[in-house]
This record gives sequence, structure tokens and C-alpha cells, in this order.
Amino acid sequence: MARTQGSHAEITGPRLREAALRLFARHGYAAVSMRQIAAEIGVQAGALYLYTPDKQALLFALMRDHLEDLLADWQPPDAAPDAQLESFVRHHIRYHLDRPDLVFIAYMELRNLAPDNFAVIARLRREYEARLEAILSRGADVGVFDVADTRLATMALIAMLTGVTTWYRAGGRLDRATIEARYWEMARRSVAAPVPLPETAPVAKLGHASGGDI
Amino acid sequence: MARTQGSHAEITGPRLREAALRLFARHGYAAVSMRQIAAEIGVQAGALYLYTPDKQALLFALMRDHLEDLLADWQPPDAAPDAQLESFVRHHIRYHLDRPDLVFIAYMELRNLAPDNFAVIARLRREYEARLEAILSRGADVGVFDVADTRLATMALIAMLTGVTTWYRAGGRLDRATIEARYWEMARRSVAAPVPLPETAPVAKLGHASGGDI
DNA sequence: GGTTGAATTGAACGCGCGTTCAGATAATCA
DNA sequence: TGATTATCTGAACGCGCGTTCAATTCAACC
Repeated sequence: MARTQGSHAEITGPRLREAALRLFARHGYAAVSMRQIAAEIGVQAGALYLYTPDKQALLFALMRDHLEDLLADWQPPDAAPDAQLESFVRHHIRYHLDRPDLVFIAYMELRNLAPDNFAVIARLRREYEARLEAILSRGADVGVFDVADTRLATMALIAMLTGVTTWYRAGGRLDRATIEARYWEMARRSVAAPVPLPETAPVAKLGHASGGDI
Repeated sequence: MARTQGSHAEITGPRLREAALRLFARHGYAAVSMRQIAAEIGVQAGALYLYTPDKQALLFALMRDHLEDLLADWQPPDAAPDAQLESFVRHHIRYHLDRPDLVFIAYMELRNLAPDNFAVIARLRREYEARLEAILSRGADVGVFDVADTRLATMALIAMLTGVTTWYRAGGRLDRATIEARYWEMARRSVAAPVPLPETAPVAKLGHASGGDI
């Protein structure tokens, strides 16, 4: 039978993933050796192969689980496009500030994935991007957004939001709620349709909505 | 005397940099060997050391020259902040679309720089960011921009703009002029102060400008 | 045509890599 | 207590790494 007490298996497994995550994020997948990871968790390199078939699988599992988490963690609320966008933006910022290392790896280590693994990760990424694009599309259709090219706007917004991880440090000048609010403000403005003229003159606005299918 | 005809020195040097650039961008600094670079340009690995003291210097030279070029290539025009911002944005997009590999490396390989080299590169990067921040600051002061935090807005804008290199492919759906225009439109809106109400009611606008030093 | 010297080769250095595996260790069960 | 077995060690495998350097090549010059 398996050792259920005193065994280190349930400890070493997670610790392996944590150490790999931290080291990959810090130095890059290619620059980190299995021996370094092993040393970080206090075992010999050979022991790692009880928990991962190889180094590549370690990277792939980190990235896949991260993206699946990201997708599972947020669904577009049943609301107007602008409310959906706010929800998306705020969740994105919050989620990314919580997991800087995972986000960093998922972005930086794409080229170190074996082709099959890359295909899986790329599909998950596109799925996430598609959610934002759908919001922008719908908003453009109903006229609350003014977006010349939804695909470009999607990529521009995601790049802007994800960039928060490059400079944010816990305990820095701005707290998380402020950061979230500032990014939402910039994101909103970058795609919002010009505000309709005050109630006295809502006329000019109508042409917009009629351009879409709805 | 040096061989002036039939000599490969003036050829091998630049070819080394080109090959290193291409391979570093494609596979990452740590994943590329000197032997791979040498094979790419048709010499043995030992010959590379006539042109670079070591592998690290190769990476550093690429990044430093890139950033110095970027800084030398653009100076803020003597104009109003919104015109300066447009100039910055359009130049940034154009420059980055022209040199995707250099941009990619300068962003991705920071962690592979030796500490001394990193300090140099980080200073150059901050210098570039400071130019954008100065534009935003001045625009906020005079009221044409509405930016709650200039540092955050700077980072957000640069991330958004630089992101173009992650999806742009020559010959794709959008031509470069269109891309430039779209990004400028999004950047402009994300920081622009609310448009003053039409000439019939410019009153509400005044409070804004008076908030600054000018 | 012989000399010069920049350009390059090719072998070698020590080292660390990812991975494997026989053997040691120790907690559990019978 | 003795057998079982999950866990881990430690050595080993072949290989490629960054870098060095004596030897070689060969266009240019005298």
C-alpha cells in the first residue's frame, strides 16, 4: 500500500509545480535545469520524474491549467455590452495581478512549447480572446461601442491590460482597486462610442445603431 | 595588410548579428547555441569570437543598439500635446512594425541580461517611457488629456502599442497605415479629455484646464 | 613568387544538461 | 516482526554547451 503518513508524495508534487513556476518565470524555461528545480524543493533530480514525464510536460501543464482556470473563472454576465466589458476588464486585471508568474510564463514561453502542446495552448488563448471580441462586436452592433476593427481592438485591449504585470509590484504606489479602476477607465474610453449629446439633442446618435444587423 | 577583396570580415560581422537576431527572436537567447548561429552563417563556432567577445555581448549589443536607435529616431515635435502624442504613437507603431524581431528580443530577453547590461537597457527603456509620460503630463496640465495617473497611462499605452508585434504579419488583413490609424484612434480616446460640448454650450469645459499649473 | 597576416578551421577543454535506473530507505500492512 | 512498496538517492549515460587556441588557408602586397 501507499504510505499515507510520513510520505512526501502529496507534498513534493505541488512543490515541484510551484518551484518550476517560480524558476521558469524568473529565468525562463530554457535557462532552468531540472537539477535547479530539484534543489529548490530539496530532492535529487531523478525524483522529479515520479511527478512529471519530462521537463516539457511541466511547462505545458502550467500553461494549460492556467488558461483553463482563466476561462473557467469568468463567464460573460448576462448584461449590456458595456457592463460585460467592465466585468471582463476588472476580472482580467484582478486575475492577472493574482498570478503574475503564471501570466508571465503563459505569454513568454509559447515558443518553448512542443508543436502539439503549442496548438492546445494557442486554441485556449484564442478562446479567451474570442470572448472579448464577442463583447466588442455586440457593443458595436448596438452602438454603445465605436470600434473600427474588433479583432485589432481585442488584441490592443488585451495587450494593454496584460501589461499591468510588467510593472505592478505588491505594496507599490497604487493599490489594486485603483489600478483596476484606472485600466477600466482607459479601456472604456478607447472603445466607447461618443457620448450622445445631452437629452436636448439625441438625434445625431441614431444613425449608428442602424449600421449593424440589429 | 588586411584582405580587402575576397575577405569575409565585413560580411561575417553583420551576418552574425542578423543570424543572432533572427534565432534569438525565434527560439530565445537561452535556447540558441553559438554553434547554431555559426551554422546559420556558414562558419565554425570558433570564428564567431572574432566578432563578439561572448554570447552575452551579442544579446546586449542588439538590445542596446535597438533602444538607442529608437531614441534617436524620434524627438517630440514642437507642437501641442495631442499632436505630440499622435506623432509618438504613429512613430512607435511604424518603428515596431519595421523591426519585429528586435522589439521582441528587447522585451523578452531582459532577464537574460547580465546585471550590468540590464541596468543600461533598463535606463534606456525608462528614457523612452519618460518621453511619453512627459507628453501625457503636459497634456493633462493644459487640459487636453484627462489622465488620472500619468505613469500608469504611460505603461498602459506602451503595452497596447507594442502588442501590435504579437499579431501583425506582413501581408495580413490590415495594411500598416490602417493599423497605425486604428491604434492612434484608440490611444487618443483612452487619454483624451471629454470633448467640449458643441459651440452652443462650451461652459462645462473650463474647470478642467484650471486644475493644472498653467 | 615569397611573405605577411587577417580569417577561419577543427579539435579540445571542462562542464552541465535531460533522463534512466538499480539500489537504498522507510512507512505501512499482515 | 517481516514483507511490501511508494519514495527517493546517487551514479551513470551520451550529448551539446561556451569558449580557447594552435594550425591552416589564402588574398594582398612587396
